[in-house]
Amino acid sequence: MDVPSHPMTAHVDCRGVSEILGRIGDKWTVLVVMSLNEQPRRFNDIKRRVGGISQQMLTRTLKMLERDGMVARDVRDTTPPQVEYRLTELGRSLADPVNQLGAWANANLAAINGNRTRYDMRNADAG
Amino acid sequence: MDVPSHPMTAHVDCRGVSEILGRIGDKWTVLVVMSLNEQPRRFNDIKRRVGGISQQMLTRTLKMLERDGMVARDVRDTTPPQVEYRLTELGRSLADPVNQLGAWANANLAAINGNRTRYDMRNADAG
DNA sequence: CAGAATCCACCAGGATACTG
DNA sequence: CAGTATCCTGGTGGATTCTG
Repeated sequence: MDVPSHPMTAHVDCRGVSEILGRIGDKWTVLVVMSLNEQPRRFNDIKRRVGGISQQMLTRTLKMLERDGMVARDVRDTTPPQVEYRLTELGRSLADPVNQLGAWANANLAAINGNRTRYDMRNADAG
Repeated sequence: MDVPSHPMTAHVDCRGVSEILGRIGDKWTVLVVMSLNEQPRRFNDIKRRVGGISQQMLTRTLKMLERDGMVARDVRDTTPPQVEYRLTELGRSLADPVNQLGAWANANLAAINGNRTRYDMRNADAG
């Protein structure tokens, strides 16, 4: 069971964090998960909710989530076809730590942005 | 300060998660933070602890963290120079949600990998 | 509606060489 | 030791076209 060459394998939870960020740390995955966490949705419904995502990326993201067993795909064979996506138990369980991160973000993003601005102002003229 | 064009701005914590993943969701940031969460460390000490990171990326990562106010840089002007990095209060506070994510990862990565394998096997021949 | 396929741009990130 | 500067590649992700 070799994790290809991920760093800090000595520290177990470090590897875990690194692994999981490699999976959900992309631009859209958590947004899709969070939209599905509210309720099952169909393709274009998700696309509308997660504004700005291309159809290509939504397809890819859903496929990866399905592959990981985070999302289930229910097809109703009508015309036009209706495909509904829903979180599995695994997918729902991810929402908890993600929301923790969201809470931290909302509590600290303003401070971080302030830090950035000050840092940039200091290094603008002073170098 | 305009957040360039991040999706789902209507849902506050969604934007927060997206924002924060844009900052810490890269390949090295959390690993550096976690290594500094144990104790303050110097440049090459971090580099050794976070195996596999290039010196270039460590430089960048530390600079971004310093810019965000997550890491403080203490320079002792000796020869050779000694530079120690430590987490700020903000940086330490990030460790909590990150560890939550790590716990989730360690609890579920095996299942996810299993799901992947099964998914790939199903779609290998069956298409 | 729910995708598949293709093309393309950008940039994260690695490698290397150089510096004070 | 603690960086900086430069070059380069692979992959992420956007846009567009086509299909059942």
